[in-house]
Amino acid sequence: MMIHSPRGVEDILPQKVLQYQWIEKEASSLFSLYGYEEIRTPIFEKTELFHRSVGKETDTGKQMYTFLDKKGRTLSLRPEATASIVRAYLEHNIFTKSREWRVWYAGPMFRYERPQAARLREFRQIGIEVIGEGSPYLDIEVIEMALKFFERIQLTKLQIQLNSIGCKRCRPLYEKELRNSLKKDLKNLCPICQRRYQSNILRILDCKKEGCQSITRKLPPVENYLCPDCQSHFKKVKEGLRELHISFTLNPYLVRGLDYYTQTIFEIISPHLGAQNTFCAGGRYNDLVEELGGPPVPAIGFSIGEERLLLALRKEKESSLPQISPPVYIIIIGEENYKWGYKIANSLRSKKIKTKINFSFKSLSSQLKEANREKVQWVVIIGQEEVQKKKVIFRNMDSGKQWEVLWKEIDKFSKKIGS
RNA sequence: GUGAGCGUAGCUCAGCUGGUAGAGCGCUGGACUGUGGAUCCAGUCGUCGGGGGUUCAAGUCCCCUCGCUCACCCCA
Repeated sequence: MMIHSPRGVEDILPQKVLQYQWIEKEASSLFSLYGYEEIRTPIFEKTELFHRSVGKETDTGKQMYTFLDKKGRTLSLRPEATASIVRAYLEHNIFTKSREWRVWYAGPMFRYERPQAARLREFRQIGIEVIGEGSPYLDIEVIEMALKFFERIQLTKLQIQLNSIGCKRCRPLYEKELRNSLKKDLKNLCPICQRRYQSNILRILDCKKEGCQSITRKLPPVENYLCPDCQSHFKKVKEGLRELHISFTLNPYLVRGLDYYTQTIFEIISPHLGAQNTFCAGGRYNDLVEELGGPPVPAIGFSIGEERLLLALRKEKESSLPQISPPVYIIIIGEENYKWGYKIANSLRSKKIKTKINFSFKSLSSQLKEANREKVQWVVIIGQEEVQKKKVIFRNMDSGKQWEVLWKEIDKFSKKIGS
């Protein structure tokens, strides 16, 4: 029986590797313009770290790949990067060296979930975190930077959903209000929401079921319950975005899944993605650093699902994604001439021209067929006659035109190929 | 974790109410022995996802299992 890759994980074949490299490179160059440096944290951490950050009872907490190492330590593959980055921030005492820390990352994350469209067990995220600054103007800059990134890679169809879920002072008041208002309608909510009423009451707000929505739409929005600080923070964020002509949708029912969020939260969604339409999400987490044993400093971040982003990009404009460029293809007729092919290949490579030799020594016809199948543009033909006359044939596969080129003039001719 | 749909050739799929597998594309070769893509000809193509059961007979019916896909839950 053939061994298959495990469920929910997949190979990224060369054509797609190129696409991942491209978006990561674009992210790197843009984020560095905003003062972010790259950080690389471990793929696994002590399970406890995620329990304390993501929340033990959230599904993300339950969906971790957790295992024991040989010494019996409980470790988990990271389900997201924020916890690791805060851990690193504290472990290296960054707060004693600088007031604000800006980092970006890209890499694989793992969650044990049932795979579906745009959702895998191993998936990649690109993200940023800023620790140490609580200004609403930073929130604006962070959102603006995310949009600039999507603009750079030419993703145009997207929508920003924005909300504020308050802080540890005002959110409990709102949750209490929800609990009171929903009490009488509890039996009319779907079974899942009845469970949420106990576990995570905010999540009832973004239930997709009609029945639940007709009840929740009558509830007062969070905004009414924000404390003065959170209210003024949110107001500045909204005004700042408008000043930058960034259009966003205020969504009072937007709630994030991870426990640690406070104040500003946002999601960016794409119409191309089906049920899993959020490809970028983030927000403030002003209490997390302190909860993980550090000083009470605010923070903000977002992350982008690379698979989802690429999926949306492919739907939108496949042609704007980078393609593998075909090599110049060297066909040698007759095994005895192989060393001349080798010599010519290396002289092209020294000019930075990608070159591949066909070592099959099959008939010219079948080697041309192979070249055609690989969609190459230029073929070099070397046979007995060429070796004797110290020349080669360059054949353009699109036009069918051929040039006889002397060996000493190959460098000159190679400029034609480069263009 | 829940639900639905689907697993037949390398790929896309056909195979009616059971009678021991087919098409197109691809691939290889030839027509064209040093010139690819078009056309024609020939050839290659299968443990019918796996296991068990019913039956004289199972790709087809039943059960189990694995996998894929989508949705729910949740999330990037």
